[in-house]
Amino acid sequence: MGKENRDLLEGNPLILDEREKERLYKIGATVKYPKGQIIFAAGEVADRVYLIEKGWVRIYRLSSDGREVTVGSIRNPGEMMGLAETLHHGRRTCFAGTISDVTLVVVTKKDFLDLLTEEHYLGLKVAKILAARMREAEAMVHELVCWQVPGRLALLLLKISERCGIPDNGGMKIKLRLTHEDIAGMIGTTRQTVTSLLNTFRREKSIEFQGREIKILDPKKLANWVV
Amino acid sequence: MGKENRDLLEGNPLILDEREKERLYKIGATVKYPKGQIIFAAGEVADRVYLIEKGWVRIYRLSSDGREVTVGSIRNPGEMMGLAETLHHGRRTCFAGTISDVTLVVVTKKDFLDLLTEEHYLGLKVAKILAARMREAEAMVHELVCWQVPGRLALLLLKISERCGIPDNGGMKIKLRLTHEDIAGMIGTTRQTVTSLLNTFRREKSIEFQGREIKILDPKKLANWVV
DNA sequence: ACAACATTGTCGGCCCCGCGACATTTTTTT
DNA sequence: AAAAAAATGTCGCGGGGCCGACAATGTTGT
Repeated sequence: MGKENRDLLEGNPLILDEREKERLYKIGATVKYPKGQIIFAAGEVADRVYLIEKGWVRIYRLSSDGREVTVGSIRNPGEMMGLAETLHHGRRTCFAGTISDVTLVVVTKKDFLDLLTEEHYLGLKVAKILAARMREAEAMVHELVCWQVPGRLALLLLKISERCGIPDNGGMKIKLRLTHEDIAGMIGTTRQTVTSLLNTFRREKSIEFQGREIKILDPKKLANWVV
Repeated sequence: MGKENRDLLEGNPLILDEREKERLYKIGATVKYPKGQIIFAAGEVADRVYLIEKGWVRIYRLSSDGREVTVGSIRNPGEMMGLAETLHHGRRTCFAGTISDVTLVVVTKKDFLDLLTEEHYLGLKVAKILAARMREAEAMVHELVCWQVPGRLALLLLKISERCGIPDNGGMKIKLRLTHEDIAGMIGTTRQTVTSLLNTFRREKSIEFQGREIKILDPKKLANWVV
């Protein structure tokens, strides 16, 4: 919690501050999506960017055999999305889908570029956001190449709980109701393997299930899997 | 060749144009590195950015067991490097090493940020560069997750030849003298597997060895491995 | 409340590919 | 030119985890 606040106050580059959000509110439109909805799809023209006000969004691609592969991380409230493709070429290469009810501020490409031109420091901010995500993506590549499935799963749980877990007596609860299939798509494995590994983690009491939510009980024990 | 020129002329977002380079020449220092040198290392303070004038640079991380994992792609002449970490936090998370003799323009962080403030449109350019690389990194994640080793290797060869191959009667020649170990680190596999697969590709005549350089003879046949 | 569907749990076979081992060839060093 | 080091070629073993199958449980729609 301490950490969360620090990040927010000291300019976590992934999250916009109030002043920055203010600018987007003014030129954007607020839209709500229910859980399980697609916000944009691969192939569409990338003519708008989004600020997530509430809820979580998953960025994924479709593989040739129809699996959904989460290539970016999950995007949290306060983060922007659709940046890279809107700045770059014309079309989306990935999908964005809601994994909870979501409230978004939608800004058209034109308005957004105008804003960048006008408010110079925002251009740098956007560059910083993308820079931070670059590192994340590179770290992801590194993990996929170097680690086995158990390590990747353990790390995913740790990362998610750090990002959007909430303290809950003696543990961090992950309120996202991800299916095992979702998780498999994030770490490059199969649903069955996720099921079985989660149960292994549960048996050694590093995590606990509460309904479909996962609670991290013992981050250190979990981190031992990350070899 | 046609494509290369198009990209250069029509603003390939990865490569700076002459005007942009001009600005960097003015405020930077030109430095030469021989092949096999480390330009920066993980842990160092990220207080400068680089423009590659000549030669190729590999961006990689070290895994816990000492393997070098190429997480970014290989950086070509005309591209910048060291951007993400310099913009973001203080320290490098990866290494940059030359894979040929290289000439660089080195610009300090301060001078670079000043330039961004001064020349507004460059901020957007940097954002676009990072945006393009984001997509590349995401594509990489997608490939690692979805494809088998043969597909990843075939795709790597195709991508490299597109980027820095030169036509050579009836094929594209890749002038980078990469070892099989280097290649293994780029696609997340082992040296032995690379050796054996390259020979498979050679036997089916989709590639050919010339010394340690590889020539792509039949891109289509190669692309068949990408399932 | 019941059906229809989605998600989770579990097992076994199988195969890709990581890994060690070693020979051979190429490159670098002195 | 000889010696040392690096890179390549090849083989076989073994295991991690993919895949199909099916049962059990949970969730959604009407």
